[in-house]
Amino acid sequence: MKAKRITIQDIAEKTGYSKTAVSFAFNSPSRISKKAAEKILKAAKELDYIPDPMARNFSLGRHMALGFLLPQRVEASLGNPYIQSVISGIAEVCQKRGYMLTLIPPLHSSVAEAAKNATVDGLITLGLIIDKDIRSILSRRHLPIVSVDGSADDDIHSVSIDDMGAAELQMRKVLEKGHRKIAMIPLPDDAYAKPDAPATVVQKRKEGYRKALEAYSMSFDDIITDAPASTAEEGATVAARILDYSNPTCFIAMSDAAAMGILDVLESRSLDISVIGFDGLEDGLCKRKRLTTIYQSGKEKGLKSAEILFRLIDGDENTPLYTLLPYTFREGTTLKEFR
Amino acid sequence: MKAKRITIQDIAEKTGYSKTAVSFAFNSPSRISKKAAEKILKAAKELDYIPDPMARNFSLGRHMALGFLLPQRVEASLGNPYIQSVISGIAEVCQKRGYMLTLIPPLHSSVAEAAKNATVDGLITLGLIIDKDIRSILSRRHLPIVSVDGSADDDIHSVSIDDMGAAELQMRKVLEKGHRKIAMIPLPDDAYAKPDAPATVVQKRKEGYRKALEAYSMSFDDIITDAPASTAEEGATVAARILDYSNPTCFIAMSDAAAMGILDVLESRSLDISVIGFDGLEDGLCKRKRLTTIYQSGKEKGLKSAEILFRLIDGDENTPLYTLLPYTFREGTTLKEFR
DNA sequence: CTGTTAGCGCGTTCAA
DNA sequence: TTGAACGCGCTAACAG
Repeated sequence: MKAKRITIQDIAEKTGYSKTAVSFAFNSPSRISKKAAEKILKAAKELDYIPDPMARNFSLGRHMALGFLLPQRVEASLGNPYIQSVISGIAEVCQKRGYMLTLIPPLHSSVAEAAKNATVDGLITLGLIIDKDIRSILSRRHLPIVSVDGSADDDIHSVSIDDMGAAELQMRKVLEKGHRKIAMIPLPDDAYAKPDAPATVVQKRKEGYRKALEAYSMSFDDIITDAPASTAEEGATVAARILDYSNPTCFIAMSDAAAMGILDVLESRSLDISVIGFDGLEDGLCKRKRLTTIYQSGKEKGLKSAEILFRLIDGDENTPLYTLLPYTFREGTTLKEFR
Repeated sequence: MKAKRITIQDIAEKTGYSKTAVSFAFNSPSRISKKAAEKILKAAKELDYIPDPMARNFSLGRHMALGFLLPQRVEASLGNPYIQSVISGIAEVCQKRGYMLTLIPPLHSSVAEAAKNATVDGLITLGLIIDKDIRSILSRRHLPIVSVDGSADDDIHSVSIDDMGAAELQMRKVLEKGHRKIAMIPLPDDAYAKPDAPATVVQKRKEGYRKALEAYSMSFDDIITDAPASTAEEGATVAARILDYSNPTCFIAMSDAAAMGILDVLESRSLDISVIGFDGLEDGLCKRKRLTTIYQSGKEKGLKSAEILFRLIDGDENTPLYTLLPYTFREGTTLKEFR
């Protein structure tokens, strides 16, 4: 029933060579005679032997895998198209280097706990506050990490955009169009963030909004805010509630996903209210009605972060600590002039 | 510079206890005295020690990870929303069991090569023909596998829908609406498939189309076919070409992604031609114009396949070999009566 | 150049 | 509570 595993030892015995010779046959055939290599490989085939990759990696002190720490539960993380595009970018780089990409869900609702057990050569996180619990584990395990959309104000390698500037641009575009009754729907803040956390993406964007408003002698008190939203469903829910007690002329969302939900509500109520999103989803599934948005490339963030992580793994001392990627205003059909 | 790794040995020496005692302190504190456990854990904290997960897994003969073999290159695989939803389903089950999910890109353009090096406890594939190369590796490594949308005619555990029936239904709906000039855009066949392959999803669906056509005294010769497409871009390209040399009244696509591309072309040319898709993407981003489609749940396939894989890993002898999931016709606004 | 011996990596677990 | 063996492959050092 339980066919015992064939090991390097079995091949050695069967062929009369040593384990070393067998290992060489697989890894550096030039190190032994051609005849020996052939004999060994043949025996391996007959006995159905393949070197066990885990034993191999263990011996070599590596994993051949990058890890992506999911910032929230799987349902939320992987359901988010922006996160998916970041993952795609990471995976492309892994593919190029012959690595695997390991998705690591929170363990017992703890990202730190998950990091403790992750069998990977390095980690990438997204929009996550790297608190001291996680830090401690990283240092104990000598695990390099790159943070995407994370706090860029310390000693951790990070990839992000200028969220404050991007948000300021977003708000300014709205104000320039003449809108003054504005409803803003933020993203939820890092679910696992501790009080000792530095500035999050959400906070930076709010600061950008504040600056844009200030230029028009306005403040947060002059705009409508309600609960945060990250999915289309949540966006729709929040927008619907807002419309029940106020009448904004424009919605500002911190994600396209939420913006799409808002659009649905407006459509179903036949309301002609402007909407501007954030992200610029690349899926191209909704070209008919194009969302006006602030574009940033999730895939590019994934690519960059993985490249940086590989440099850290390779021990490159000159790896840049902060990487800023560009963002742009993308004109669509959903942000209209307010007469 | 190179801080040496702290090992269980260091803790043993520092505390005067044995490696065994240290191991127990972490895994079964009850096996040693309370005092010893405390002392050991305290020393571990001081020296910043954490048991190395790879060594641990190696010793325990497991990985705590499921593997997902990407059927094509990353760009194609992870760009596909259907595949993403399958991955989400798998990941949810992994999360529940405290496992990781490892995405495995083809290595040197070979899925078999990738499987050879995968450090996982079991594999899931999607729409892939498990040829004898892969089979051989699986058996050598004693790796259990579950195939989603794969060949369900052998000894491999599989999860799928009745693709022939679903396709027959799809074509019948079109015919019932009165369409007779029909353009069909298939999916590309498994890129890595060998000639010895059993029936693929594409072949099964075509057989379903054939049966539906037959009921109307028609055959494949009566419908328009061109190149296959799996993405929106490809769908648009193929549809555009078809429209250049013929004038169908309805497009049948084997995926919603391709169907969306077709819709874009029709919109840009202001053509009122029917479209029916396949998959039923759940992202809810395009509710305004709802694609008529054959719905199947990618996430459900992911959930089921992972559950089955865990049963195999657990050595459950009664794990069902074939699992069929339901599909339904989902009415939208894009399949119209042909007058 | 070809081949071997011995020890390593790091925790787990059996027998004492 | 512990010493020693184990899991499996890699590789430094050495001998012919």
